[in-house]
Amino acid sequence: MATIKDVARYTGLSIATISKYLNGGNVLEDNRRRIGAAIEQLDYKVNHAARALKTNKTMTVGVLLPSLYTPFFALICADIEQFLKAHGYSMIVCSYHDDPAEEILKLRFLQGLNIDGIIVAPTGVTADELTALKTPIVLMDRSIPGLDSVVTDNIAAVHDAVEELIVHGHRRIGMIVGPLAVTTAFERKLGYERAFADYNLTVDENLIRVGGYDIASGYREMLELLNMDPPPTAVMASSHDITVGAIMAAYERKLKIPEDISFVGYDEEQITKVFDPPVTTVLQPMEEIAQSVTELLVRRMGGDDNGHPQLIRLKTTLVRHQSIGTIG
Amino acid sequence: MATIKDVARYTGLSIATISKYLNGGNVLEDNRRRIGAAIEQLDYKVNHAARALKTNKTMTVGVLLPSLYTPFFALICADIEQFLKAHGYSMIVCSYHDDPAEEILKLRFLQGLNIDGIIVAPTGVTADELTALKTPIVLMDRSIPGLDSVVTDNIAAVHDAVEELIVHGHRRIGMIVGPLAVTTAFERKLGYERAFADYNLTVDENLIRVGGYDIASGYREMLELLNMDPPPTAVMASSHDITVGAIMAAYERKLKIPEDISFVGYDEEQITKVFDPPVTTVLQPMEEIAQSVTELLVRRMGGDDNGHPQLIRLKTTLVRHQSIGTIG
DNA sequence: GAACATAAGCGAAACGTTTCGCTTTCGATG
DNA sequence: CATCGAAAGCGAAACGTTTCGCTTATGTTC
Repeated sequence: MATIKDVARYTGLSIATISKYLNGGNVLEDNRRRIGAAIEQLDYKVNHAARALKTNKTMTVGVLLPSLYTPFFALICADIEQFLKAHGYSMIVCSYHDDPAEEILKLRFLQGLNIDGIIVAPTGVTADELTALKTPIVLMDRSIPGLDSVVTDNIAAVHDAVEELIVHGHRRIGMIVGPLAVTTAFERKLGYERAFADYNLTVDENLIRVGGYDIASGYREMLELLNMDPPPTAVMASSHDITVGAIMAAYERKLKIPEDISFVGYDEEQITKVFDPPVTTVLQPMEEIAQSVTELLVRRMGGDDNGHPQLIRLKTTLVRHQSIGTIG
Repeated sequence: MATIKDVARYTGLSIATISKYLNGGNVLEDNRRRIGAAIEQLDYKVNHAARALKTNKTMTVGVLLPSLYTPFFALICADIEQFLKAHGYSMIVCSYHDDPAEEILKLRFLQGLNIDGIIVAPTGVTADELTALKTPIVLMDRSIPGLDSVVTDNIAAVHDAVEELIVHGHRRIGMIVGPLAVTTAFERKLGYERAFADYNLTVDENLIRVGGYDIASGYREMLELLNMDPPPTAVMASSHDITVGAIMAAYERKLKIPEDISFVGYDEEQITKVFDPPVTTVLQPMEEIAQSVTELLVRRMGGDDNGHPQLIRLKTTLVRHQSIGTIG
């Protein structure tokens, strides 16, 4: 493998000049060409380890997700990779398999890798544990007070979706949420309750079904809702997988949307686009989340730390289709 | 940040001894304890860049996927991470967004990162382009002659599933496959045809629907099949997303499985488990794929290259449930 | 108790960069 | 033509490890 020394020898220039060239310094046009040719000729590639050793920067960030098997995170992960690459960073991905015990272990593992920063969607880790890592960290999707976070406005998201159902005359509105210990699920439940409060309606707690964030939960809880007497006239699902499971349950019961039941999904572009008519859905701005997280982290890694943790709350979109029927 | 030098000073031992300790060499029990304590005390962490510079190994492998948004790859990716970690390797994940033009660029990018090896699920890249990278590479899911690959036996997988349908009396069997340019899709189509040939049945080409590997394709092609006159009595889907789309189409048409139509899915544990009755499914051994790929690559990175590229073909499982009805 | 084998520890060089402070080159200016 | 300043280039040290070849300590054996 050719080194900078070989390029220097080949061009007759010094190592320092080659380094200058590599890092965008001033080099005579003539030499610039010769260095370029030499690099081409020798197939020289920068040795990142040596550079990292000198600069004390690995140009790598760790991304820790609850699960790679969740479409929301998988997609966001792909976006983050793009944005990081644009800033010259590589990305090491880990998942903690929705296990808080593994979460902190993986964080320590990442930190031990001498990476420059961490992006994490936390579940059980505390602010103290995170600051103890002494590494720039930006939280994603879920916030912890005192730390940089990028989240979506879950309360407003669900509030607006439920409001949409209310103004269409619905009063018995089923809601399927994830585990309340996760802040996103808790906030989404809150959004539901706020919408009801805004319209002076009382919440029937039986209509709020708490389960996991997975397809099976969506399916199961949807069936529970449909088994009620009377069943809800509309149902709001609060995650991608819950949406998929709930729709499957509805179809299995041979219920037509929106004729037999109204429905609002979450984070589901692909599948619902396929339906005729498509399903009204809350859409989180995944690319924007990825971008915000990346830019914020890049700033922090660049040393821009004013001591004020930033909380970026992004707006969701309610994509209206024809899955909401009108009552009364 | 404490260095090995600090640990040496703290313990009164030499740098060389600390290094020996770190790499598992022989050190007096007493010193071993003192070094451990010093490391703890000083919060010493190995500097991977320095180590990589000396050893010429980054202990990192690149994983390049067609897409992170495909459950099959996302799941396998999570497994690979586990296995690599067990061998002391980290993983850098990239996706080429199903774009062959980006594929080779990402490969070069990965190689430029001085990683020790690459795992890739290729689409358009050639054997020459890959060997030109001069980096140990193992292919996953899709094989290229002359290169190490780990794939599943797609032909047998579909053959056996279709055979199952045939012995249940089905003759008009719909088949939804992905883009035939991808070897997996091509092989799955072949498996279908072989099953028919084995039973001296002629294939109705109209029943083989070629589309994308995505949910929308599954949905669309399923509707096409259902619109035929007469429609097939059974349908075989050949990927996870195709399965999801096809089932949605069936439910939308209010068809009950298996009473109205028999169905075999692919790679779908989660969703089909949710149904009552669950759907018969071809299951690829994802964890085993991840393990084989990792072990093979680790061997190659360890220098075990006998010049004979290895093709590992893993068996799929047909998970039988009650989604197949009997005809006649 | 001498001789020896083995275990444990050590010093120093080397890995491929970046960067500091210095020297050389060269054209412009008075 | 002498002087000057900016631009370009250079030499060498340093980053934190691993490892080679060596010395010293520790038992063991006759």
